[in-house]
Amino acid sequence: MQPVQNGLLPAEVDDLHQISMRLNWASRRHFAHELDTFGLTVPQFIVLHTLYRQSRGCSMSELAEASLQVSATMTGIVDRLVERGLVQRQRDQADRRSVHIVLDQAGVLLMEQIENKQKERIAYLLEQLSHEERQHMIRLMSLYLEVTLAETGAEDNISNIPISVD
Amino acid sequence: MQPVQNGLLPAEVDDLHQISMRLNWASRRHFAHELDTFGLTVPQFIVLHTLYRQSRGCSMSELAEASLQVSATMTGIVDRLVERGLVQRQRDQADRRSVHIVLDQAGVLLMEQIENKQKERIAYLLEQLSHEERQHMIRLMSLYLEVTLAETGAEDNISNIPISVD
DNA sequence: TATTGTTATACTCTATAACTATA
DNA sequence: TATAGTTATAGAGTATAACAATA
Repeated sequence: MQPVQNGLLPAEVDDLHQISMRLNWASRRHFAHELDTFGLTVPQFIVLHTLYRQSRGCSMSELAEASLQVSATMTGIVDRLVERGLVQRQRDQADRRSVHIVLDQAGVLLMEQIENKQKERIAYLLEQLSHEERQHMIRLMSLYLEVTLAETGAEDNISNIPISVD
Repeated sequence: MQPVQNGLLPAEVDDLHQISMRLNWASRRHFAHELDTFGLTVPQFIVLHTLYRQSRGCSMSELAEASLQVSATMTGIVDRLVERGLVQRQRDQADRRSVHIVLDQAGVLLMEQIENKQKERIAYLLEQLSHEERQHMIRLMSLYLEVTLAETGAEDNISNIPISVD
C-alpha cells in the first residue's frame, strides 16, 4: 500500500492488471462463441465489420492493416468469406495488381443482425449506469484503447481505416 | 439522439459498442505479440497464470474450467508447456484418473518476468488518471467483466478458480 | 455406469518465405 | 526494381467424437 507516483497505489495496479487480463480473455471467448452461432470466426467478423463501415470497400492491404494482420493471413480469411458468399473480390481496373473487396448483400444482412444483437448487450450494460458513469466509461475505455493501439504500433484501426485511395 | 430508457442514448450505445469491439481485438493482438517475445501463446499464458495464482496446482478439469476451454484442448496446451519444462504432470494417488498440474521452477521465474512487464504498462496507464478516476475505471471494468462472464455461463474464472478439492 | 483425461480428426488462424503478376 | 497479392508450409488452438483407465 505504498504510494508510488501521482498517488498511484500498487494495489490499484494489481487490480487493474488482474481485471484487464480476465476481461481480455473472457471477452475473447465470449465473442468467439457469440459469432459461432452465426457461423463466423472473430477474424472473419473483424473483416466484415471493417467493410460494413467502409461501404465503398477496401483493398487487401487496407484490410490487412485495419485488421492488424499480414496480407497472407488476410488471403485465407477472405477466401472463406467469398466461399460463403458474404464478400466479393473485384479486380481494380486502374492498378491490376490490386484487389478490391466489397460486402455482398448477404454480408450486409448478416452484419445488421449481428451488430443489433451486440448492441442489445451493450445497452443492457449501460442501463445499469448513470449518464455520468456512462460518459466516464466511454472515456476511460477509449483511453485504454489508445494506449493499447500506441503500443501495437497501429496509428489507426478497424473503425477508422487509414484510407489513402479516396 | 432519442432517449431510450434510464436516459440512455443510442449514441452512447454506438460508442461503447465500437470501442469495446476495437479494444477486444486490439488487446488480443497486442497481448499475443507481447507474449510471443517470451515464446508463449495467449492460451498457454492463461494456463500458467492460473497455476501461478494457485500455487498448489490444479487438475486438468479445473484448468479447463478456469480457462473456459474443453478438456481435449487443454491436453494439447499442457503438452507444449510440459515440453518446454514450464509445468509438470503428476498422477493423483487418491484418484488415479486425475492428473495434477504444477508450475515448474522455470515457469515461476518466467511468470514473474511477464507479470512485472505487464504491470509496468498498467501503471503507465493509471498514472495519467486521478485517484478517483482510477477507482472508477476499476469499478467499471469489473462490471463489464461480470456481465461478460455471466453471459459466458462461467460463475467464476481464471483469477478465482472454483476449487472444490481443497 | 459415470468420470477423468487422452487420442483422432478436421478446420481455422497465424507468420515466414517464395512466388506471380503488374507497375 | 518495387509493389500487391497469392501459394506453400509449419505450428498452434479449437471443438466433437471415440476411446482407455479408473472409480
